[in-house]
Parts: sequence; structure tokens; C-alpha cells
Amino acid sequence: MRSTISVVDRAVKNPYPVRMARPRSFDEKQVLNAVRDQFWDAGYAATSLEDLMRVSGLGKGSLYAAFGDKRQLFLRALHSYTDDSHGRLRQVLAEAPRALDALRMLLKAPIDDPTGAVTRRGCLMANSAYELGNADPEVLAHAHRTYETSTALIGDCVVRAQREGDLPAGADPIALARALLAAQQGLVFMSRTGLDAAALTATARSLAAQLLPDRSGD
Amino acid sequence: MRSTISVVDRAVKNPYPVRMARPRSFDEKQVLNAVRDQFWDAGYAATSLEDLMRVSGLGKGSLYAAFGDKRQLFLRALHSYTDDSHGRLRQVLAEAPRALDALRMLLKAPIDDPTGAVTRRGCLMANSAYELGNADPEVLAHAHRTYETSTALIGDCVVRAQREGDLPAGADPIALARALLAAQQGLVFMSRTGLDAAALTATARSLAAQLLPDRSGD
DNA sequence: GGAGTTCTTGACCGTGCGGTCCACCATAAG
DNA sequence: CTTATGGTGGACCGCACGGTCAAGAACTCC
Repeated sequence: MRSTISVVDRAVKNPYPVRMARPRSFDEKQVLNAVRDQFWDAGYAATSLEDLMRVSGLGKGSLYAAFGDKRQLFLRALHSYTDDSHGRLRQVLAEAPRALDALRMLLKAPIDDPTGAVTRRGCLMANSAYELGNADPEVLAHAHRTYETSTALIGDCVVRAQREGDLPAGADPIALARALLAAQQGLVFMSRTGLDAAALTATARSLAAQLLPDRSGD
Repeated sequence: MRSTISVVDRAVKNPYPVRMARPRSFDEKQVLNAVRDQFWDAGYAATSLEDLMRVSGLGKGSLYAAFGDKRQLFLRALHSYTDDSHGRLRQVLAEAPRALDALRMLLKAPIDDPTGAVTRRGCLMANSAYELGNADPEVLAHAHRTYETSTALIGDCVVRAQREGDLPAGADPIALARALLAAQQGLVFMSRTGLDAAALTATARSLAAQLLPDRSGD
């Protein structure tokens, strides 16, 4: 009986069933980050299992035991990415002293990047939707959910900006949020095609000037 | 000597060197169109040679003899696509009685599509830039050139709209053209993720209202 | 009809892929 | 210590891919 009780105690204290054996020698989050970067840089199809083993430092067996096949590992990394992105977005939108500033950041983010290296990678979710959207409905569905969430977050911020008197109260916040999101994705895309920083900046300024007009003079 | 002269004559009249032999049993343009649709629907990596043989109706040998390898065939199809697209863009921009209407069409095009099937495919050039941009500099360079050309065409149209009094004369035409292009790419992208037609329409309207304001009341 | 040339077909090849499996290892409990 | 258990790494497999090639078909010219 003693052993049974001991087993129950252990099950409460840690997730290992019955008995602990050899513990994992890697941190799941670190592996997911490394894998995410690899998929981000090279895309799904162009990333081989060998690449994944190299960047994660794990053997095939470990990867498969821990995450399943390549596609599942990719989906895990993708979810981790979108969760992080939304976390950062929430933070930016919440921390800005004025909501309008936060919204302007959305359009300025793609150009706050001297070398263009960061922006050139684009957004992993967008890249994946483009590469796999036709073939993998789950990726498409996740993209849809992701952008709906982003739209809602930005929409809240638009409402706040309206309350603060920085945006016309009449406009539909969701439509404006979607317009901002579309504009941002467009900017990232143009950066990805190699548009130079100066032109990108001018474009972002033009978009911001018209989608988020300065009403301080009102 | 007679044969030499004959060769010259023939070279002028048709592209076959020296002597005509078995003629091609396919039309190059038709093959390129079929291949383009396949790449468009499935992407580059997800399209196998077998797919290409199926849609073109040709054997491997013929494809390779006529176009080289898979990548070259893809590049040919891509160039054909961008040429056609620019042709249509030129036509739309030139034929519109008022330049502003033509510019509005740019943002409305993604939603003039009841089932969404057409828009869901997105733009082959954009899809390719996303999928291959990291790995194939030539695709990226072609994307860059393509969008520079589009920018120039749209920029001309903006100038015309300014002359016609439909857009503020002060704005930088190129920056506005780039903003419109970015907005359009953003719209196409959101459609690709499965955004429903109603939301897409509202977004397009919101973008058009702010980027191309109605000045008829002025 | 014969000769010469190109186009077509499909069998064939090597490679690299994703995925499986198993022998070995590290750890915890007794 | 022994034993049980889960983690690890790499050898191995089958397959589908992109790409090659040779033999035959289709055509023109003489």
C-alpha cells in the first residue's frame, strides 16, 4: 500500500506517471523558439528535419517523441509565435499613454529597423498562410483566428483613441482596425520585396497621415 | 552554296534552324498558362513534375527540352503572369473615364468576387515572393521590379487624378501609389486568410474612404 | 521513298526526404 | 547494488521527387 500512496503523491507533485525516469535534457520553449526561427527564415517546405535537428540540438527520435511529426512541430511553433505576438501587441496597446500613438506604432514598426533584416523576414503567420494556406486548412483557420484577435485588440485601441478625442467618433472601429491591419501587412510585404527604407518610410507616413490623421489642431 | 542561302531564307521565315523537322505539338502560351495556374493553386514546392505533366499534357522530356528545369519553367510562368497583369493594369488605368475611378477599382477588385474563389488564390507574384523570397533572390528581384512598375503606373494615374481635381495636388503621387498598392496587397491577404466578404467589403470601403476621399462636394 | 532533324514518350536513376525503430543511456525507486 | 522507466541518438527504410536518356515517331526536304 505504501507504494501506491507514494505514487499518488508523486502524481500530484509532478507530471511523470508512476516513476520518474531519465528527465528531458532540453527546454521545450527553447526548442520551439529555435524551430520557429528556422521555419521563419526558410519556410516550411524548405526546412528539412536535418535543419530542425541542427537548430534544436536534438536527435530525430527526441523530436518525434516530444512533438510528433514535422507538421505538428510546426503548428506548435506557430501557435507559440502567435501567442507571443499577441502578448506583445497587448502590451504595446496597453502601455501607450495615448491610444493614437499605439496605433501609429503599428504602421511605424515595419520601418523601425535600420538594416531591414527583421522586417525582411516578414511575419511568420503571414508567411505560413501564404505558403500553406492552399494545402492546409488548419493553418488557414489559425491565420483567420489570429487576425480576428488582432483586429479585436486594435479595435479596442481605436475605441480608446476615439474616447480620447484623437479619432473621429463616427467611424466604425472594427473597419478601421482591419484597415490598419491590412495596411501593416501591405507594408511588411513591400519591405519583404526589397523596397528601400526611404520609400518604405514615405509609404508608411502616407498611410498613417490618411488613416490616422493628426487632429491636434482641432 | 545554294543550301546556305536556303538556310538563311528559312531562318528569316521561321525559327527552325536549317531544316524543319517534327513540329511542336503544343502551344507554348497555353502550356505556360496551365502551368501558371498550377503553381498559383498549389505553390512552387507543392507542385510536382507529375502535376506539371498532367496540367500541361506533356511528357517530362518535352517539358525539359522546351523550358529547362522546374525552376526555369516557373520563372517563365511568373514572368508571363506579371506581364499579363501589367497589361491589364495599364488597360484599366487608361480606359477609366476618370482616373479616381480607376484608383478606386484597385481597392474594389479584391471584393468583386462573389464566391471569393478568385481572390482566395491571391496574387501569384505575392504568393511566390512569400514562398521563395528567402531562398531565391531572383524571385525577390523580380517581385521588386514588378511592384516598382505597378507603382509607376498607379503613380501616373494619381497624377492624372490630381490634374482632374479629384485628389489633393500637394500629395506625393508615388507615396500615395505605394500606399494604395500596400493597401491592396493587405486586402488580398486578408481575403486569403478567409475573411468573409462583408468584412472585406467594409475594410475596402474604409481604406478607399480615407486614401481616396470623395472631393466632389468641394 | 530516303535521309536528316526535331519532338515525344516513358522507363530509368540517384538523391534526399520524412518517418520508424531499436539499442543504449540516465535517472529514480527499492 | 538491481530494476524499471522514459529519453536519446542514429542507423535504417520506403518513397516520391527532380532530372536524364535512348529509342521511336513525325515531319521537311531532296
